[in-house]
Amino acid sequence: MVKDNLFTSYLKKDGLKITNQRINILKCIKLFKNHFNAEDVYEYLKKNLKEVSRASIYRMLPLLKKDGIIKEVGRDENDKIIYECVENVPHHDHIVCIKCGKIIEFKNEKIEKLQNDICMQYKFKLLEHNMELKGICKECLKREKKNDIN
Amino acid sequence: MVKDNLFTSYLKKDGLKITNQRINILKCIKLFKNHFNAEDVYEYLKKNLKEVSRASIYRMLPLLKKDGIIKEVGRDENDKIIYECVENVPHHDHIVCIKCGKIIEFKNEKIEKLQNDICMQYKFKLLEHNMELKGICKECLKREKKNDIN
DNA sequence: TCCTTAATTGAGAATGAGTTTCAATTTCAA
DNA sequence: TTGAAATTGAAACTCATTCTCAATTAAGGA
Ligand SMILES: [Mn+2]
Ligand SMILES: [Mn+2]
Ligand SMILES: [Zn+2]
Ligand SMILES: [Zn+2]
Repeated sequence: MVKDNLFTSYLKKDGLKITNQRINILKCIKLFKNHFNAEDVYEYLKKNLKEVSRASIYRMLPLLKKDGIIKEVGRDENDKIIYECVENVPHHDHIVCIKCGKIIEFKNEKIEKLQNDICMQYKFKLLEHNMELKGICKECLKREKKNDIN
Repeated sequence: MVKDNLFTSYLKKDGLKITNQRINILKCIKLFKNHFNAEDVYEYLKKNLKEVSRASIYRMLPLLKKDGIIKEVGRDENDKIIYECVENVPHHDHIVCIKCGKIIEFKNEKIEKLQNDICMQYKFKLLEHNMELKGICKECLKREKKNDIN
């Protein structure tokens, strides 16, 4: 029923059946430039493409993660899992504001190099890493100062 | 009712009242050498000290985190928040083997310095960080090679 | 194209970690 | 000792995620 296209290769690779739901979820995720959660996918599909059940979305996201198409970034303030599409996106790490949830992306080659060096010392084969710097962003610091005029 | 002791300073620092429940939770956490979750605290207290309600434990852990006595390490397989006591424990990061689960602790001052530099650039107030290097440990690599004699 | 079958879907129920409520209890400063 | 204010705990609640299962659908072979 569904024609082969750019997206089906991910599904076939895992021996998954090509369904409209899965294609729509894949399309949706590729459109997100920023971080997203399961509900974001649900809302986007509801508004813009055919509706897909939450169950199918929650089933699909771990599969996409296993295939390296998306990556778990952390949790938002409502404890929802935050994902990001990492296909064709260069690796980067995150600075996260604990006040407003804002995420700054950065990459530092020196740190990446040091990480490799450390693992070499332990004869450890480094496959991936997560680095999250948590604190308070510029804007929230400014707001805090204003409110501190008690 | 409760005599001042080693533990009360944490509570007083935050203007919290010194209750037996809080003292018991503090005592318990200091006994854990490894990672723990809220349920571990509940079970330990139930068996070894006076029982404390889950509500009080769930209320206490974020306070202890805010005071830098414990640290959120991640989530376990049941999605429970994993903590570790970081008082009198020098900061370190983790190398985690995805095969056997082994954890190597390390600290690299150069990386710590670079992390600070990066946050300064963004005028971001760095409060804490998590860095986890994931891959395969020396021993597991050795075992894999042996088994690869197919 | 038509069948067969196993995978997939989705509505709704269930799960479970963590939070909140509120009456009873406790702390602690005065 | 007293009393205002904080704390406690049982139970209800929240809500992200998972599960159930009957109905639907993909896909390969006839
Ligand atoms: Mn990112
Ligand atoms: Mn550690
Ligand atoms: Zn912020
Ligand atoms: Zn290992």
